[in-house]
Amino acid sequence: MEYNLKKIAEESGCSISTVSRVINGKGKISEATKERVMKIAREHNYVPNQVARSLKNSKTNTIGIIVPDIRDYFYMFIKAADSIFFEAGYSILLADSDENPEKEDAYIKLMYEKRVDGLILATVSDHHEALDMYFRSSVPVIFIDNLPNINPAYEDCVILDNSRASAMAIDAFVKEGHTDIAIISGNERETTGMERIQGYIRGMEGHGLTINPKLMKMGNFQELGGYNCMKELLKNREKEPFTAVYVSSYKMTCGALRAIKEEGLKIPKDIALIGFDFIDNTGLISPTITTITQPIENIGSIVAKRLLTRIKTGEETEQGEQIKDIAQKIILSPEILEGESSRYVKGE
Amino acid sequence: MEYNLKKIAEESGCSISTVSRVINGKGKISEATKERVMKIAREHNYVPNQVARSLKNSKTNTIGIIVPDIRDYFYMFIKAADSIFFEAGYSILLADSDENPEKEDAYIKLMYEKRVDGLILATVSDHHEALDMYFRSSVPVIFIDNLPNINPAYEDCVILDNSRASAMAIDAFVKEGHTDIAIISGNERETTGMERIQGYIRGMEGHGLTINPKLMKMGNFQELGGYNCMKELLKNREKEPFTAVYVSSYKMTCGALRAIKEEGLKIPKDIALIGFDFIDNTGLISPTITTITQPIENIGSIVAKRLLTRIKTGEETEQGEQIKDIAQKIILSPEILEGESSRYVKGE
DNA sequence: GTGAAAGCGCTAACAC
DNA sequence: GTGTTAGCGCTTTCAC
Repeated sequence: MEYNLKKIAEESGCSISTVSRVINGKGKISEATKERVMKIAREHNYVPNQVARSLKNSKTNTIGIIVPDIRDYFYMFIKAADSIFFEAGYSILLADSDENPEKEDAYIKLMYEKRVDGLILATVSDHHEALDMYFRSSVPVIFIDNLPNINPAYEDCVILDNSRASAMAIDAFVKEGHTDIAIISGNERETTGMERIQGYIRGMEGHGLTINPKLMKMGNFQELGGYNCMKELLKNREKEPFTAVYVSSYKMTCGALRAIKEEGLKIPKDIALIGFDFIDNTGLISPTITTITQPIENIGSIVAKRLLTRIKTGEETEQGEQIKDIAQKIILSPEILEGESSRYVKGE
Repeated sequence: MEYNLKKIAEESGCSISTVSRVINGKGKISEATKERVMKIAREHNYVPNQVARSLKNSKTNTIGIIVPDIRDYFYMFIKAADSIFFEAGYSILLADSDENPEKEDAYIKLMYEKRVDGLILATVSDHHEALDMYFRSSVPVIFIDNLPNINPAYEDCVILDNSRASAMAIDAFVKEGHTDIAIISGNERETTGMERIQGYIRGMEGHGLTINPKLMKMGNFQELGGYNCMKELLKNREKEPFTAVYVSSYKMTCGALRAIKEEGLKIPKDIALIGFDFIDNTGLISPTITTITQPIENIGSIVAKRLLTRIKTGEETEQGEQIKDIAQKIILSPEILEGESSRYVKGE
């Protein structure tokens, strides 16, 4: 049914390799045979089989991307990366791990079995044996968002300066006159969570402010976590007063806002807030929300380019023993979009 | 470097086929050899090569998905589909065509070359020769969002009842007392655009309202299109008055809202508005925006299930001559989320 | 229970 | 310029 090189060869009366050369435009072929072959190929709608090519070349021209949740902002990352990869002739095998370490693990294995030429991983896990197969055979892996706890030789990543992100939020609050600043942060097990907490502490200390552990709530980066943490902070507000809260992820920001609204409190009059990755496309949200943002599209294109470089280098060195010298951490600066929500409003 | 069946066979002293059987758990194998083989496989971190399997089996366990823009709401579609496909052992080859017909075309070909087992396509194009290769070899293709102009035998799709969507918007406006209702619609060349216009006309006529062509603006589904159309409507407002506008896509809704805000007009007092797929996760937008929505997560899981069925059927029939009888259009109902933006406010 | 052999569709080294 | 051949890693039929 499907035409292949062999059939074209038979029909055109030349050998398979000649047909292959014509199709790929390689080597010297007489115009006559070239045309004859092309004509037959066209007539029978020949389409090269990349699976066979991949097997032969040990190269699939496919990049694996695994993210915990395609929503929020990762899709912007993927879009930027896709555009680079398309130019370079690569396509994307995408997986949404659903914040589930087991699922993530399964995808890591699956993508290796499918022989992706490289992997981009935003992990939610703290055990990463499955990655060993990549490291062993030097299939490049680049981490985004979270940097897992692995052999530093493989710490190739493009991540945000999370500590700085938090410090920027604290700075903005302090500039307004806030001194009692709460934080709703994510899971400490993930580097994104831990670093954002560290940045908070450092930021507070940098301004000579005392840190009240009761004002530090650990969410799980989910909407509900943000909501619950905010509720708790508000409940204890008499005992542990605060005028401002920094919420360190998008989903948690949504949750926190919901909790505040539910309590009938006004931003920034009753509580000032700085969110994370909270971009308002509509311009309709009032008050405008001050937010830390990561340059996610940049991250997408930087990761994509970096991965392509790694792939090319690997091909050139043939023996990939030198990965150690190649791994590099690329750390990008966050930005802050100042809005009305972080203002300090005096009086009750 | 990489271990394969052959090496395991050599090391274990049995044949390649035996090793294959052990790895796949097929056929009768003595416990002794089974354990011997498994031990060696484990020791050397054997990972089966799916590329080779795919070549042999003519099946990649991969589904192609092409969307014009992963943003907006398609990512929700992908998430829902991914979850179904994962269960079934399929992974997703994702492409963002960037609203670009040429790029879309390239991806359609590429995915065929990579031998995806099925394709989900949200097309922006009006020529679809590239799809012929799928139809010829009966690789199932399911359309979402837009239904292209093709042989009805291949019109397999899961789409929104776009006409009904518009009619629902008109109904909501009329119920409030609006009679001068403008529409900002998308490209007429795409079925989504055309049907939403038809629904508007039908809806207006159904209420005995006269249709003023000057109040019908054609955007291109983009933010800027929505913005420009809204600007134009507002400019001619003296000559062609209207109290309400229905904007028939998410991005155009954003643009229209921006234009209204820029002119310093109030919703719904100066202009009432109904948007499309305009979901406010934050609950912070005021006034709340009335919007038509499509059940995009449903679409994702329905398409995925449907595609898996098509794939299975194709495998069973072996000869795919019966596709005609299989193609089916699944048309889903839109919903309307009523907010404040569509109210009728009397007086100037 | 196990092995030999053919073949999926392609590329590339080597011959002529 | 063109053909022959081996082989990528796997599955599966057919023998024994």
